[in-house]
Amino acid sequence: MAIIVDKAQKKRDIALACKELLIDSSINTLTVSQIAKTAGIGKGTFYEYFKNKEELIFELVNLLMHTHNEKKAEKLASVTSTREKIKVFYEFFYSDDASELRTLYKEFIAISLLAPKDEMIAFQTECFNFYYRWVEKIIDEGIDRDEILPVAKDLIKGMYTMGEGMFIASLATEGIIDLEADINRYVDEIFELVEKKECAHV
Amino acid sequence: MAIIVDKAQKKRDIALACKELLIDSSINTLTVSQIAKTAGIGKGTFYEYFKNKEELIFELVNLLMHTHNEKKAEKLASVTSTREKIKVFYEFFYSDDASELRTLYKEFIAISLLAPKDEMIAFQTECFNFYYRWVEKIIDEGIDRDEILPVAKDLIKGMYTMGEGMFIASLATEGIIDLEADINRYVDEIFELVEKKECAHV
DNA sequence: TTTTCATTGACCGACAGTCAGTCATTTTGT
DNA sequence: ACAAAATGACTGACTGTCGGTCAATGAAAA
Repeated sequence: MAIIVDKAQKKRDIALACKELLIDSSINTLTVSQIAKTAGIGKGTFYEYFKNKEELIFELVNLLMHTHNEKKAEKLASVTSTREKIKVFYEFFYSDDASELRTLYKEFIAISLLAPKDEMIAFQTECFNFYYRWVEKIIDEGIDRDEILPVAKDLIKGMYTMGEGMFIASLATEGIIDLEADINRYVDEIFELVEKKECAHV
Repeated sequence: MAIIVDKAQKKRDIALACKELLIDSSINTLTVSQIAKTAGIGKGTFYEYFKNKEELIFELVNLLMHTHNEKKAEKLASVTSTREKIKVFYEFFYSDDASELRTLYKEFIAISLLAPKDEMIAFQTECFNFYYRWVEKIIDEGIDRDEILPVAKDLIKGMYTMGEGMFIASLATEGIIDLEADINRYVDEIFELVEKKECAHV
């Protein structure tokens, strides 16, 4: 027959080859020719593997997120209190480890808002559910261990989305200077309220 | 001499003339020719008033937000409890009244993330601070009136950004079906924790 | 007072430049 | 010999610019 390439693998390779380029400059200032050249392929070839530029971000975020999740799971296992676990969870938004993924994720969100494609919405939904369930599990375990009050369950969705909201705000405004501090202050305050302890209220 | 037009006013007029068009289709699917035709001006004229398409969204969001804020202030005055005031505050994210502004605001966020311009960041920062202080004032008054616990102050930033986060999540994922319900559940739960009352904890 | 005309800002669309995406052709490995 | 894979020239569409036109105005001339 002829050459058979592993399409999925090559797609990953192309995406990875462009990683630095995509991190360094915004997708809408890059041209497909530039991208193809960086990946060492012809422009036409690029279109054999990707529908458009945007799909490249999609692929890369997808790829890096898997690695990120593995690291997160490890780190999460090394921490015991529910409060600390939740904090580890939010590290994505400020840790140096995740800065590359974060940069790309930002672009991905913007693209998803501007030109929502079914695949992207599906992926974002998958991520949302995945992380949401993760937080839910952490909270449930905290409740089971009598560490925190059951009411914490109703706060999960709000707490979870707070992270994304603060992240966006820190990018699009100058209202959030120290994301890490702001997130942690919030988490600490919430846990002061939901952790079981002698009643300190009036 | 010659005709002197009120540049700022004409800019507003052009923006307003394109309102429906911009609400109906995403900015990146529209062409400047289309926009100019809709506003009843030549393409060249468009560029006399706007640097590019994106600035049109900026102008329109700016415009509609002022109206929105006035309505919000009115509505806020008609409500007494701190909890209700905060809820009114979040209505922007789901009320029918604000749906047009919301649609444009979404585009505006996406543009801000994708190609941040100083003016846009400045505007977003202004908005952030304006609304943040508003919420802060509501909370402070609640504390002064002994309605809620002082710890609520440390929750403000997180609470505030939660709104934006949940809004984005509702747009980019299918994880948030009923934004109104989810926001209100969160607010209710937070207020159960911070409102002064007989201690219900263990 | 009326007419003429120079000046200027507003307006415009043709045009140049750029780029996304296509496709006919060539290359490659079996 | 063959078919998948790779390619870059090409095309159509779009953005932003620029040179030119037009209409309003006031001042000078009649």
